[in-house]
Amino acid sequence: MAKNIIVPAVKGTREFYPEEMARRNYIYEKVREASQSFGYQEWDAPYLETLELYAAKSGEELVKEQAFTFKDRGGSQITLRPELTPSLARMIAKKQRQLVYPLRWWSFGPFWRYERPQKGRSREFFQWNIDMLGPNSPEADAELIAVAAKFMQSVGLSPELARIYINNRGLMDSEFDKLAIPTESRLMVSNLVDRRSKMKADAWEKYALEAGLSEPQLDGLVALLENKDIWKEWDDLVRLFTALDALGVSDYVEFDPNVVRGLLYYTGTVFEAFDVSGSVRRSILGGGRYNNLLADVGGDPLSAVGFAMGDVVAGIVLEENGLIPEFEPSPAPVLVTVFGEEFSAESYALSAELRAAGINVSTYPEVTKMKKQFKFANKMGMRIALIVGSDEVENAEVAVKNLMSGEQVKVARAQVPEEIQKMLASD
RNA sequence: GUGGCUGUAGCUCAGCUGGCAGAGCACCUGUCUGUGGAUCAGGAUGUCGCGGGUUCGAGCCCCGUCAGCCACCCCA
Repeated sequence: MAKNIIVPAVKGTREFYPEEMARRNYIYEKVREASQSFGYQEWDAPYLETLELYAAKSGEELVKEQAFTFKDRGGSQITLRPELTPSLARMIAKKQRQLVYPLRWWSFGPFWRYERPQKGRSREFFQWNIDMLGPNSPEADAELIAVAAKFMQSVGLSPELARIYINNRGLMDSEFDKLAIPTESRLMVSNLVDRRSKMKADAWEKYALEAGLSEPQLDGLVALLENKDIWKEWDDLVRLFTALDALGVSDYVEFDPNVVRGLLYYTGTVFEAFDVSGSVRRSILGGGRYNNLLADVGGDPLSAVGFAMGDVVAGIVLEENGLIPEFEPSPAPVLVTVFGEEFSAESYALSAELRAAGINVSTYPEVTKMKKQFKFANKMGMRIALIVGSDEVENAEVAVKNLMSGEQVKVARAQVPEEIQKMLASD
C-alpha cells in the first residue's frame, strides 16, 4: 500500500487525530470551567521567548538540557517556551501598577521540553497554568488547591482515585533547623526526600548517610517524614486546612511531609496531586507558593501562588480510569442522503434548511448506493438519516430514520426541522 | 545523557533448531437493483524499520543505525 516512505513526525510529538483532539478539548473545557468558576481570567504568553528569560530563574537542567533553542535569522537565541512562569512574571512586571489585585489568571497552551519521551512525558505537551498574585495568605493557597480539586471532581476523579498531598516549605525548614541540617545541604535533603518513595528503605538510608547525613539526623528525618500530624504545629497549615474544609474539598487533600517539590522557588505551601492506585507514578499537577519571583525578575515584590497540570499525565489517568467521554465522530448528528443525480438539489436544499434551523447536518457528497451512505452514517455515529427520493418528493415528505432504534417514519417536509429537533432532544 | 525491551498487512500480533510470509480484527464485493449496526460466501493487502555482514539460503544469526516503549535523571 504505502509505496512511498512517510516522513515521520518529530520525536516526542503527538498527532491529534479527531479522537485525540476531542480528548484534548475535553480537558481544555474542564480546565476552563474549573478556572472560571473561581473567577480566573484566561490569558496567554508568546510561544517563542528569548533564552535569556529563563536564565534568570529556571533550573539549570531546564534551560541547558531541556530547552528547544535556535538562532533566528537576526542571530537572537530563541526558545520554544519550556514553562510559563517567567513569561507571567515579565508580563506582570510590565504592567504591575495597572493590574487589579488579587489578580487571578489561567492559561492552557503548548510547551516544549527536549527530553527523552516516556510514559507521561512528551517533548511537546499542553499545560494548564493557574496563578493568584497579590495576596499572601493560606486562604489564597487553599483556593488554588480547591480549583484543582474542583477540576478533579468535574472529570470524575474522586478522592478514592486521586488525592492532593500538601506540605509547607517553611515547616520543613524549621524542622531541618532543629535537626541542624545546614542551609547548603537543604537541596540535597530535598532530593533525598523526593527519592524516598522510589527506593527501598534500607537502600535509601544508606544513600542518605553517604550523602552526608549523620545517624541522628537521619533518624530525625525519618521521624519527621512519618509524622502525619506535625502540620498542627504550623500555623499556616492549620489555617490552610481550615480553609480547605470550608471550601468543601477536605476529602481530596492530605498532609504529607514527603512532598517537597524539586523547584527552588517555592517559599511556603507546596502541593502535588497523584493518582492513588494507577500505573502512572508521576504527579498529575503540582504547585505552591512562590513569593520571591517577581522581585527576582526585576519587578516590585509580589506574592504569588499557583500550579501547573500537564495534559499527558492527566490524559493517561483519565483514560485508565475510564473517564474519557465517549467519542462522537461526527459533530453533525444528521445525515441527508442523496438518492440520485436528479434528487441531489433536494437534498442540499433540505440540508440548508436544517442548518438554518440550527441543526448540524452533513449531506452525502456524491451520488452512490444507499447502503454506502447508511454505512457511513453508522460509522460516523450519526443518529438520524434522511431520505429524499421519488416517493418523498412526490408527496412533499421526507423519510426520517432514527439510526439508534432503526425506526423510519415519513414526515411532511415543512415539519422536518421541528421533528428532528424533537428527536435529538429526546435522548 | 545512562540502561533495558520491541520494530512482520491499515490495527493487534504469531512465525519452531535458518528452508515457499501467516492469523484475528478492520477493509472491499456479493447474499440484499430505496436503508447501517447481525450472519454467511468470496476478495485485495507486505521495502518483515533501514544499512551492511555470515550463509547454498536470513523475518529468524552478527554488527551498525533509526524509531517506539519502559526505567533512571529532571519534571507537568
